[in-house]
Amino acid sequence: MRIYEVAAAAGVSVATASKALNDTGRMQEETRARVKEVAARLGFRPNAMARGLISKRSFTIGLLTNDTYGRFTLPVMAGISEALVDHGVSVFLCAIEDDPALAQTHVDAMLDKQVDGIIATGKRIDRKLPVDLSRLPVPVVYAFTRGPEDSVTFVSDDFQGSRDAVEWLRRVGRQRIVHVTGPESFESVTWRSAAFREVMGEDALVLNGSWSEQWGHDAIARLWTDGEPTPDGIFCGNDQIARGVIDALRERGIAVPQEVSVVGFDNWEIVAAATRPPLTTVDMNLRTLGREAGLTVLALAEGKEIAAGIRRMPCTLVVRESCGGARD
Amino acid sequence: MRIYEVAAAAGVSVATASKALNDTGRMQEETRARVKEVAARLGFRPNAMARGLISKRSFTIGLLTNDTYGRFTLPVMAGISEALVDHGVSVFLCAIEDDPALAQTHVDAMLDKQVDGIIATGKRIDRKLPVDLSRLPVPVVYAFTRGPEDSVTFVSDDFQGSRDAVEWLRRVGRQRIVHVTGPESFESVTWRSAAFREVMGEDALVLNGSWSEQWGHDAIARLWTDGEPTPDGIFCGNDQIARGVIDALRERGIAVPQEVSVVGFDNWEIVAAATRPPLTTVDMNLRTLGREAGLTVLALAEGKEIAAGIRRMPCTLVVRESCGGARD
DNA sequence: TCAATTTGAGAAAACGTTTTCTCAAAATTA
DNA sequence: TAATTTTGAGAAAACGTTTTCTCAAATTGA
Repeated sequence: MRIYEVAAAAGVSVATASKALNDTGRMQEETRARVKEVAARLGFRPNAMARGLISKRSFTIGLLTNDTYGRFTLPVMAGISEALVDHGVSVFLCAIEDDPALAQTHVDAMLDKQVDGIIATGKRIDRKLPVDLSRLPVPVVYAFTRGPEDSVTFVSDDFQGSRDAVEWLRRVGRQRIVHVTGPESFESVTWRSAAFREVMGEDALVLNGSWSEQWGHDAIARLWTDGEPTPDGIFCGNDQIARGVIDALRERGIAVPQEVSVVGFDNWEIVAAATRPPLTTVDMNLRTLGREAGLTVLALAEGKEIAAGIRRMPCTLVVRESCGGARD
Repeated sequence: MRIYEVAAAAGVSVATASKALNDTGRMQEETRARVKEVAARLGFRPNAMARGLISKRSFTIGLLTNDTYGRFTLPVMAGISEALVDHGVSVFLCAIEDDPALAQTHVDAMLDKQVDGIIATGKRIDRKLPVDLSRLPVPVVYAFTRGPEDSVTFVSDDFQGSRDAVEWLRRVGRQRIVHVTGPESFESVTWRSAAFREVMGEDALVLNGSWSEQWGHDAIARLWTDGEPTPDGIFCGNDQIARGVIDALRERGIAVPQEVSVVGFDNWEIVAAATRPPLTTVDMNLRTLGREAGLTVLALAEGKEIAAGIRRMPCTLVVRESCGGARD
C-alpha cells in the first residue's frame, strides 16, 4: 500500500496526495478531505524509510545502557519511551554491558540508522559509559549516568531527597539519628551524607559499609554494643540496608517504629513492601527523570537550544509505616 | 559522507563503489580493494534508510513488553539484544503497560518503520499481551508470554527445572518434602507442582498462597503447628517465598540446611544472595531464552521456515548453601 | 585471423516519499 | 475587456543506496 495507490484511488497525483495527507500545499478542502478519506479507508501508512531519506529525520532515538539487571534503568527507560511515543518517536535499546567495543558497535549501528539523538543511561550516577559520545553528529543527553562537562545531564536530587527524609525523622520526634549508608566512593553516598549532616550537624554519626542487607545487620550490632546511647532514628542509604536494619532491630526485640524510626532510599517496591513494617523511603522519580531526558533529546533534535549542565530532579518521600507519624 | 564521495575519491562510478563494498558484481580485485581502502579512510558508512528502502530490510526488530519493572523481562531483553547485535540488527523497545491503545500505537509505529520482525515478551507465561499480532505482515515470536496457537513461543521448562530441584532435595537425603508455592491460577504453579508430584507421589503436600515472603512465613507457621510430622525439605515456588521460609525457620531456631533443606525458584540474585544461608535455586536461563527468540525471529525474517509450537528452554539448578550437600 | 565468450565497469532505473517548480484556469482588479 | 493575481493541481527532481542493463575491451577457441 503505497501513496501511489492512494493517489490513484482518489483520482489525484502523488504530489497532491502527499500534500493532502501532510496538510501542506494548496488545494480545495474537498480534495484534501477526499484523499484523507481514501487513505484511511485503504489503511495507508507512509513508509518511514522513504520519508526519512528526504527529511533527514528518522523519528528514532537510541538508548544506551550498561545496566541489564538493574532496577534503576528500567523506570528511566519506561519514562523515556512514554515521553517519546506521543511524538511518534521509537527507541532503540542498546545493552552494552561495560564493553567498549560492543558500545561502539551499537553507536555505529544507531548512526547508520540515522537516529535523531542518543540518550545514555546507566546504573551509577558517578560513572561514565565506556564510549565517547562527545563528537557525534547527533545530540546526546545523559540520564542517571555521568556525562562530560559540557553535556546535558539529568540526575536525581539526592541532597534534597535525603534532607526531606532526615527532616521527616525529626518531624516525627526523633533526636538521636544516625546515617547507615554505602561505600564512600559513591557520589550518591556523598550527597546523602552531606544532606544528613546539614540537618543533623557536622559531627552526626555516619556509618559507611556496603549496599547490602548484611551491612544493615552489622551496623545495628555495632550501634547497640559500643556503649554509646542508642539512636532512635536511622536514615539508611538504600532500601536493602534498611531491610537489614529493620530485621536486626526486630531480632533484638526493638520495636519499629515505636522505639526506633527507619527511613530508606530508592523506594524499591519489592524491598520496601516486604519489610515489617513497610518502609518509609525516598523515591527518586526515575520515570519522570526519563521523561524529561526524552523530551530534551527531542528538543535538541529539532534544533532547539538547551543550556548544558546538570539538572537535578526532585525526589519524593514515600511514607509507609517504619517511622510512625503520618504525612501531613 | 555518501557513497558518491567514495566513488569520486576512488575514481570509479557509484555502481562500482557499491558493488565493491558489498562484495557483489564483477571487477578487478585491485579495484575492489582500492574502493574499500578509500571508504575506510573516509569513514564511509552507508545510510541504512536508503539501503532499506531498496532491500525492504531494515535490520531492525521490535520488542514489545508489558513489564517495565520486572526482573523477568530484563534478562530476556538483554539476550535478544546480544543475539541480534552480531547480525547488525537493532531493537526497538516498546513498553506498553497493558494498555491496548498504547500497544497498537507502538505496533503501528514499528510497522511504519519497516521492522523485520517483532518479539513479544511479558512478565507472565500464561498471559497474552493486550494486542493482536496474528495478522501482521512481519514475523512474530513470543518469549515468556502467551502467544496464539499457531505461533512460535519460547518459555522456560518449569517442569524440568522443578523436577531437578526436587530430585536434588532427595539426593541430599531428604524424605519428607513439601512444596510451598504461589496461586493456583498461574500456569507456572501448575507445572512446578506437577513436577513435584511426579517425583514425590500424587499425595505429596502442596501449599498454595501468594508469591510473597509473608506467605513463606505463614506456611512455616502452618507446617509446624498442625501436629503432622514436620518436613525436612521444602521446595518453594519462588525465591521470595523461600526467603520467607528461611527467615521463619531461623526464627524458630531450626537450622538450614542441617535440619531442613530449602530450594527456591527464579535465581533472583538479589534475593538468593541475601538469604542466610544463600539460596539454592532454579535459574530459568532467561537470557538464553531471549537469545533463541532473537535468532528465531531473524531466521523467520530471512524467510526460513520455523515450525510453530512451544519451545521449552531448560532450567539450571544453582547450588548454594540452603540444601547442604554439594553438586557432583 | 575471426568469431564467441568473458571480464570490468558505468548508465540508469528503482525504492516510496516530499518538495520545488511550473502552469492553466479561475478570480480579481483596473 | 484586458491585465494581473490567486488558486488548484500535476511533473519532475531529490534523498542515498542497490541492482539490472548495457557495452567496449580483453581473452579464449577454432
